[in-house]
Amino acid sequence: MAAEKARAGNLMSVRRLPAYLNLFKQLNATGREFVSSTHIASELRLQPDQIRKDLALTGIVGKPKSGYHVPALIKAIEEFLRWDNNTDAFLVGAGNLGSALLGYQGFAQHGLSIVAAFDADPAKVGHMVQGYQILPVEKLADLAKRMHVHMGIITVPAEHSQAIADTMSFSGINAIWNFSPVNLDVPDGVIVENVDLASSLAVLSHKLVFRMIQEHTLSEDGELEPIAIPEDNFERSTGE
Amino acid sequence: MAAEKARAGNLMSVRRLPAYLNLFKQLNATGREFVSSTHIASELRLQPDQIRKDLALTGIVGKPKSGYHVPALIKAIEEFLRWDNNTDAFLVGAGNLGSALLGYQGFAQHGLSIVAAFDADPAKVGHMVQGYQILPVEKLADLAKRMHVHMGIITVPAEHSQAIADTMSFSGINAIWNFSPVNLDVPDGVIVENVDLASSLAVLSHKLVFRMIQEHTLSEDGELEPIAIPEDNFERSTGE
DNA sequence: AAGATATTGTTAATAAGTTAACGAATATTT
DNA sequence: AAATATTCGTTAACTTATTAACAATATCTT
Repeated sequence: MAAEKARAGNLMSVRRLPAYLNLFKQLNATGREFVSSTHIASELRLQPDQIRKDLALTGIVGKPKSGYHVPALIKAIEEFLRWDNNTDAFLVGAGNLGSALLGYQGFAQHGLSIVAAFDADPAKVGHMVQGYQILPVEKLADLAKRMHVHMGIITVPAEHSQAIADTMSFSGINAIWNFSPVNLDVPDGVIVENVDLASSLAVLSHKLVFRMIQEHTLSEDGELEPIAIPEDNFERSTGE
Repeated sequence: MAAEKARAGNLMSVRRLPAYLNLFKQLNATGREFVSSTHIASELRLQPDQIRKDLALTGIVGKPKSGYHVPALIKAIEEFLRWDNNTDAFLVGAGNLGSALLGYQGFAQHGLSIVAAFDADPAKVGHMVQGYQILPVEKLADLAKRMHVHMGIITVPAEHSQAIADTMSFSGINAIWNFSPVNLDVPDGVIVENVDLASSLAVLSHKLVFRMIQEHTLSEDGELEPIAIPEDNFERSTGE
């Protein structure tokens, strides 16, 4: 069984699995039955070695000369991530981002289905958003227990996210997908995964600044000149 | 100057800077002038050592016994990330997620301002979304060059994102914030930062599965029992 | 049927990131 | 004014992740 191999400490590999799954589904759709690590590597611009190591933890084995059996890979990854049977989730915070997530159709194929949406703002309660009727957050605890929901999605403003996390933890929710820029304080046993846009933007900003420093010298007062991209420099970073 | 310290290879530190900045702004609002690494550590649940190392790359120095000067920290981080002067950006893909980003007010304080929004779908072009009039994607190249916009945000479905990235690269945009689950192929010199929700969800799913395996034994057929959270186990993972 | 070849799976080496440790410096206190 | 305690900044150990190398194996070809 694949589950036994599920050790802590290969989170980076786990993080790459969805990309593999994506590719494999595309390949499967075109009828391709076997795929080699070298082919995956060239497609996703990674090292073949890394791919073999990543795929190893799903438990499936490849055949020399042919590669890996694509349908088996798909099945194994989906099982490994439990994306084969649906997990019910509550979403709290029916603002712009919450609404976007509620409307996103792709979660179904990742084993996630949002079954109810909540908001603390009385003005929003009762209204329909993306087909969901917004419920008052006071009802969350009771509903979570009755419906046995174990996953929560937080898309509220920063100042309210800790309170929501408390409510969720108290209601039997033990996995929180947190879209607010706050380091949540949760009881032992509750898992938090953060999606931090500011963090991501910081990396982009920094890379951009770093590249500017690399390619242009600073003028005396420390200001940077805008970069003009030479038109003839339009080449792909990788061949193929 | 802080810029000289901008080396590649401390991306993890860069990733943590926004969280520091956030905290420092809160402290500044309450009138606090100095903060020690130990205090930051207890607040953000990190190691003091790591914080000193992270802050070191902004170039500011702290005073023993007092700590770091909060306004100086804020200024240094904002300069380091160029979040002090605004960067103009184009957004392509006025769907749910794109609309959420267009409506997000918080980007201004991260030095980002979305100046125009595009879509390939003629049905969406011309309509107003979050105060932006949606422009046809054909106009992107010309506008980007004329307005000297260097940053692009991609929130289109996976199948169209590569084409948008191509258009952007060709139009002088050299930093792409990519919200589609695709490994973009871009020319040398163009920077891509990905926000991959599937990846994040995979980690959450896996952590959840892993915890279930840890705390419960598998039943014979490999099915997992749902976890009942003991009510008396409601304790914070860290004190204070 | 036997050799050649492509590809896996594992083990070793390198690099990166995190955690720990410790000397130096500065307020505060007696 | 001297001693003490707190905090910085740097160096070093450790852990984790990535990259590379290599032996084993199955398929294809002649």
